[in-house]
Amino acid sequence: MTATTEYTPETVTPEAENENGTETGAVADTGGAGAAEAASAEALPVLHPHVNAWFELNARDLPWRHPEAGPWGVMVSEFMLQQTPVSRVLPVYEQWMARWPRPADLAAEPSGEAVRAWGRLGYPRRALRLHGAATAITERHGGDVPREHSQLLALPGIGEYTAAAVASFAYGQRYAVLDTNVRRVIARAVSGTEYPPNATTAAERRLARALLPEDVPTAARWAASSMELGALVCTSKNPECGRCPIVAQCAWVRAGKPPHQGPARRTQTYAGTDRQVRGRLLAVLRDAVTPVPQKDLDAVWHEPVQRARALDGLVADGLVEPLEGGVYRLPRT
DNA sequence: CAGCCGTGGGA
DNA sequence: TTCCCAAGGCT
Repeated sequence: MTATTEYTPETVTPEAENENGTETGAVADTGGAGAAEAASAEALPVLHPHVNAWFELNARDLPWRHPEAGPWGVMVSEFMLQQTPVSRVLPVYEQWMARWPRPADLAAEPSGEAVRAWGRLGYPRRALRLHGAATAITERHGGDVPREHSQLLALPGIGEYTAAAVASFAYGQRYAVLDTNVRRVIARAVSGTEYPPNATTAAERRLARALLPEDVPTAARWAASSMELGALVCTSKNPECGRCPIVAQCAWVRAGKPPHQGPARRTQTYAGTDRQVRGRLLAVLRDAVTPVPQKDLDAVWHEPVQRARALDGLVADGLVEPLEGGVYRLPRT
């Protein structure tokens, strides 16, 4: 099947009481320096026609891009995809949506069930936040994922990126969606560097806004297509520039692909950290049907101080509920 | 704002 | 085997 028709943003109100064409994007203008911004925006390459055309032919057929996924499906996928590869999200997403097809379905269950269903996706606090977001949506938004960027941003687990992504992917609005893929594409194609800065900068936000096509549907398509380009072609390690639709305009290629200079990105150690201990503890609790005795948790890590600290942390985060008598379980709240 | 928060697959 | 990293958010 062609990918073309699969990425049609759901339009809850097709007539769209005019979604306010003046929306500028998720990125707040930091104010000032208007002249400098205008000047820098003039020389920008026009990338979206090429990338959007490439997307028509190369977009992956992902379930959250199907119309039936709806805003809730888009939102669930965005939570799961935070720092997690598509291949690992797919099966969990399918089970999740089958079990909780609407936000209210998830909100009706204890948060611990969300943590359990999250499985081994990692960063289980995301499951807690998704449950919290579903609860807020049920209580404050009548059970429908809000379409306003500001209202999305107010939900737990939704930051600048996810708010823009849901607004754009689910509702077809015009927002700069600045994830790690898009940041890399912009860094190379426009800035001529191999990698973007470690932390998102005001300059990047400015660039992303300037690259956003005026036409709303085209802008929504660009948000998805530029992200897909970064995920499939303009990858971090071995970019396939021979397949890139904008190789002719790429500043980094033009400069001879200079290697990244400057401080290396922080390598996150894992072995021996609290995170690893937390992961082991939670794995035991996820797989348990009944409350788990302390001794079963003690078995996962040799060092008692770190073990206790990790468990305390899980309790503090609301991922684990301590009961009387030194037994633990996933939260029932 | 730098550090923390999981996991498993590929190079 | 070791290293890198994959659609961030929160404090």
